[in-house]
Amino acid sequence: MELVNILKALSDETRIRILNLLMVKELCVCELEVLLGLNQSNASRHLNKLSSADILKSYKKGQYVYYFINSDFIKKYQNLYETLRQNFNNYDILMNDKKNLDKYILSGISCEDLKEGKLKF
Amino acid sequence: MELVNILKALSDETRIRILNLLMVKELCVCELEVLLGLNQSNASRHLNKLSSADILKSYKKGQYVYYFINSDFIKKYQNLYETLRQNFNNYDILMNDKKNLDKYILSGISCEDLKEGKLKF
DNA sequence: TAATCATATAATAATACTTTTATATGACTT
DNA sequence: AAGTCATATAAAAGTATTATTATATGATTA
Repeated sequence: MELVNILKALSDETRIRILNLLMVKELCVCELEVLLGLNQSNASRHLNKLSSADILKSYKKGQYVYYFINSDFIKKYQNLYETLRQNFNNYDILMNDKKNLDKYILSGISCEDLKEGKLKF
Repeated sequence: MELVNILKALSDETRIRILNLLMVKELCVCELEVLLGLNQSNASRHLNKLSSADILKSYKKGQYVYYFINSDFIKKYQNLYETLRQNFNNYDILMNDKKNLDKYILSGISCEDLKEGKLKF
């Protein structure tokens, strides 16, 4: 049942945190690593799980891989998507992740700088 | 994260099938066993999982335990609940389960009769 | 009271999922 | 071309989930 696959893919705090950030803006793996404090392998694996459920898509830009929310998913599961988005506001950790993302965006620094710890959270 | 617990509880086809039927009407364990073709232990375990996530509640009536959807859950996760309910219409297996439930309700037979196979699906 | 029935749960086995560490790949930099 | 970097994936270990079988409990019935 497709619905069950989607619910399964969403049933993990790390993946919810990823989705929460991607609702703001597409991000590459290494940005998510730093913003969420994940190691490289885990970040990649969780992104793969979300992609396998067709919740995310990705494209390559040089050596970076950018992940973003699949617009077909948003269309097909519009209500679920909006429901989740609203519910996300109830969790401090998600709000805080978003604050950090905003900080990163406003700083104007690059992905490489971020990785070198030029911004602290 | 409470949301993750709820999504986890919902990430299983059997539990979705249970929820689908309970959206129509409260049912006891043995009714669910027959209607969904579950063995006793599994039925009980899945119901326990949904109850632990506060999605279901139950009460005892004689030797039967009736499960029903927790109205607090419906209130708190109104959008999610409605979203799921709508989505359930997309799955033949869920529609079929409902048809069988209707047949059982209309037959007017009892829970005991059901278990003795007086209705076939 | 003994037997039966509905349900829950313990114990085990079987699967599935997650994390970690190490390695591979392909792109960019020098 | 050699080195470095971002990402993916393989392998192993750890953890969680599910199914199965057997047993326990508490209620009903004979």
